[in-house]
Amino acid sequence: MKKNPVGIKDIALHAGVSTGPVDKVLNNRGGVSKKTEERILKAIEELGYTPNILASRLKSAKQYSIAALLPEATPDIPYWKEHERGFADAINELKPYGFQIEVHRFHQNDKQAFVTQTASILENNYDGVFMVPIFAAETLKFVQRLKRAGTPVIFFDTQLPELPNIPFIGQHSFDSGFLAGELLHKSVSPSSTLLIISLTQEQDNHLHFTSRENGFREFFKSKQRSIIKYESTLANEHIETELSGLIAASPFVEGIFVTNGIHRVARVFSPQKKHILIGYDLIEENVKYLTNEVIDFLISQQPYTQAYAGIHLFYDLLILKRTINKKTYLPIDIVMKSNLKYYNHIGHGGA
Amino acid sequence: MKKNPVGIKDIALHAGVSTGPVDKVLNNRGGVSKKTEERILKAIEELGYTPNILASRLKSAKQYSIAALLPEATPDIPYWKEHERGFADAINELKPYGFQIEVHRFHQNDKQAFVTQTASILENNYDGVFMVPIFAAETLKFVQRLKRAGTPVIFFDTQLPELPNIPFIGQHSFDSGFLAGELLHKSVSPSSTLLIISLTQEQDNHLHFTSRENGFREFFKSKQRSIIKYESTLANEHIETELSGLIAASPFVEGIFVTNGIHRVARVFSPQKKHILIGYDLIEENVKYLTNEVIDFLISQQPYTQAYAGIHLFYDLLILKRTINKKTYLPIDIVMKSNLKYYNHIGHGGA
DNA sequence: ATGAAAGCGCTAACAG
DNA sequence: CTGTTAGCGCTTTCAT
Repeated sequence: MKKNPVGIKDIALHAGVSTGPVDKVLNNRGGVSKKTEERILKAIEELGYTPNILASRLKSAKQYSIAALLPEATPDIPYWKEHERGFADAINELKPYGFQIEVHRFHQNDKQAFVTQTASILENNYDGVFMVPIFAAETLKFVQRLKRAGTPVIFFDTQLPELPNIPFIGQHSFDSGFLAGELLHKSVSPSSTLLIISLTQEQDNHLHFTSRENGFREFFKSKQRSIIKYESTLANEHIETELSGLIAASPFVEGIFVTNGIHRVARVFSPQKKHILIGYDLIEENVKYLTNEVIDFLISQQPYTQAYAGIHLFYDLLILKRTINKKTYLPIDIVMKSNLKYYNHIGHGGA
Repeated sequence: MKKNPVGIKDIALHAGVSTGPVDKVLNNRGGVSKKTEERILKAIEELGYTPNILASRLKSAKQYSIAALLPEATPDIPYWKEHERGFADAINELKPYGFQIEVHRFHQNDKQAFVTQTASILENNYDGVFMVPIFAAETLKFVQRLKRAGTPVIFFDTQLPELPNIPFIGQHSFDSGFLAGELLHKSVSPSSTLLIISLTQEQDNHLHFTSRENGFREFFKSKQRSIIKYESTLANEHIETELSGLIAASPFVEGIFVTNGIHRVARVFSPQKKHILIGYDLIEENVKYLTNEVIDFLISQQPYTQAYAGIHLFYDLLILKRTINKKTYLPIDIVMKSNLKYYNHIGHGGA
């Protein structure tokens, strides 16, 4: 009682050839005449062959090395630290299949560093590239070269409108903003005012924040609400003063949606909390304010899961030879003080 | 460049024996003299052997069959349908490792059927049992017999206080109630009253519901709130009348926490919605009311993930020979109309 | 372009 | 009780 009754030998027999050419056909290695290739293909079809990946890997012991390209984690942006654990866990889980990952980092503001890293990746001929497409033009060029080399690419965290057909894994920003809208709507009194705050820094990913805000506004399209928007690229002291003034002048504001950098907002509101605050990401400082009850809700972009699931996508692609779905949107989880422990520093799902 | 440099042959060589006894020692098959066993163990230690599960499976092609024991899905309790997909997906993903699952169902109220199923499972000598321990005494007996037979058991969905050492996968009921408390607290005005509703049926799992309620109440321990509790085991017409009366008499109630069967409550409130409703499970009827905006929040017990992660636990246990963690509590996700699509009929996490 | 054959690391049957 | 050995299904080298 064999597990997989029809093997490479069976189809070789059926096609009247030996296993050599069959393997070549199965793996597109070339060097097989048209005629025999056809016969082999037909035999595969007729006998319903499914490869045994165990045997395949046992013999070949090939290592799949994939390159990850993402921003450096800085004190400002510790968010990018979280992916590392997702990579490690996935690699470890897939250990028998010989995955390796090499992480290439660049400073989020440093276009040149990004280019340097892409060049280095190109040189090393990886089996796959898993990247955050921060710089549009440079990414375009990079992806083009990778395509020529036949190297598959998956984007994560951030999408690139210019390249809509590259598979993506991450959060649906618009939907997350819409959800924040619903949540805030339910948390404040009906006639109160809402405040949107966007504190962006130099090279921040504006597409994300804009989508979030658009989603948020979309939710209120059919509702009665006053909405104030405050945005700034300035340093903390300025913001503190301005925000304090704004709040003093806006007594009806009950809820605040922060599309980015909520810890800087929380700092201002920390002394006396009177508003419902919702923002993004389970970075340490945010978590502190969530625990303090200064922040009420956090939406996680699930960096761990992005990384973990990304590697699994490469498994699907490279080992199982599946074509992968274009877009993988992770669930938009609402994290509060009470369920924080289930999300913080923990991979998602039990698997 | 071999993947795993030290193999069974190396340690055989090192121990001055052949691979036969080594294999026996590695798999506790017995029939090895104390002396050689020691030498082998020492060699394993010294060389740092890690087994190659690919080669192992390639040769043995052993099928692992695990029995699932859970209630029947009925029109009343469609919840139990969801697990099936989780089983299927996990089995499929683990295909190379030869997992099979046989699902045994019993009616939630039918203790005799439960016993019959346990007997049938005992006869068939499965490699593992994945069960919902609904009937305490009968489960106790069953688990005892399984232990004698050396068959590992994992509980899911429901824990059994009498058997605290059996691994468990599911939701932390108390915490979920606590979370519901925080959510409701944030959604209603400070001085409003809260209503807890518990509509239990004959053989429902009261432990669950009690824990949820306890968690909910715990949240309000240090808060100022009036709380009303309504419970009933009666049929719908009675409930409708009683609830309507109760609500009419309680104008300060703004939030309602339903520990079980929220669709029956939603039905009553459907004509005119004035309260914030929070309850459990993404079953079809609940989802309908969530979409309608009659229900505001649903907490999912993640039946899909329970099943999926459960099978993976057996993989850890049987294939990787890991000892598994005692308790696996799934994240407590808050589902609203806006993020429903990320949870409904979809497994959790991207993996 | 094709066939034959030697293993990958482990299991299990069998001989000693 | 221990050693030998024939494969599991596939990849890959080497002749042909």
